[in-house]
Amino acid sequence: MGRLPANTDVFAAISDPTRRSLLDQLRLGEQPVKQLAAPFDMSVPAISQHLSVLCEVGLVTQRRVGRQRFYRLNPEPLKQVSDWVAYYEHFWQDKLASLGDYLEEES
Amino acid sequence: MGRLPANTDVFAAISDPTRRSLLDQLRLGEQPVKQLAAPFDMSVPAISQHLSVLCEVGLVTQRRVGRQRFYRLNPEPLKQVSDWVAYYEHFWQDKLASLGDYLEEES
DNA sequence: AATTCAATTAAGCATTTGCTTAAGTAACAT
DNA sequence: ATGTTACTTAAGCAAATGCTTAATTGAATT
Repeated sequence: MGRLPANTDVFAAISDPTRRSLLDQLRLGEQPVKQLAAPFDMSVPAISQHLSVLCEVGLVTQRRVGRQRFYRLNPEPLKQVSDWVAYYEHFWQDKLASLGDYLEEES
Repeated sequence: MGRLPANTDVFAAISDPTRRSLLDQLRLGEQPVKQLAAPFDMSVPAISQHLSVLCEVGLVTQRRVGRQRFYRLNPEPLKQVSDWVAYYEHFWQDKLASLGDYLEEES
């Protein structure tokens, strides 16, 4: 069970709130770094570093246009997270279901 | 966008593979620390520390029985992860869907 | 009462993380 | 050619993380 560096593990990649925010923003479409950095109270290099982490785990792809760098969302690696968390979903669904049953019985 | 310490953020809590493994194991039911620690090539205190992180984000609850400490899975906080990742699911679902369409057209 | 067992807490340490500022690279503008 | 814009890379640093071993707590056993 070796410790995986953050730039090779999706779970580690999305553990940072800034990185999640970047992904959220990228849902609106491909964007250059400056635009992605704008909402954050943080230096551009910091954002660039975050983007490169996302890049290394494949959550984002890069495309050069002139002197800009457009980043595009590639959500496939999140499937790993989705699959993992799916194993737990029936737990709270069951709990909701039995709450539902309870409420039905009471009414 | 302040940096959240790992023991208050679910995403940070599940970013560690050992911690995810512990949760996976706990799906089989409530277990004492010694049993939880057994599969890992790691000291018991290390596991205890991981469990206390899981405890602090509410992914796990504790119950004392004699000199043992039973830990039980509480997956509710994972809903936060599930909800977040859900926003991205349609991306790869769409991609699969259009692949499906493509395959149908080809056949 | 003394010892063993299950586990946590404390202290210490190496590594990683997330930032910063400064320096580099490459494309465009003058 | 020179400067400016967009971005990355490098260097450095404080704080957090994941471990270790040693010490502590508390319950059960003898």
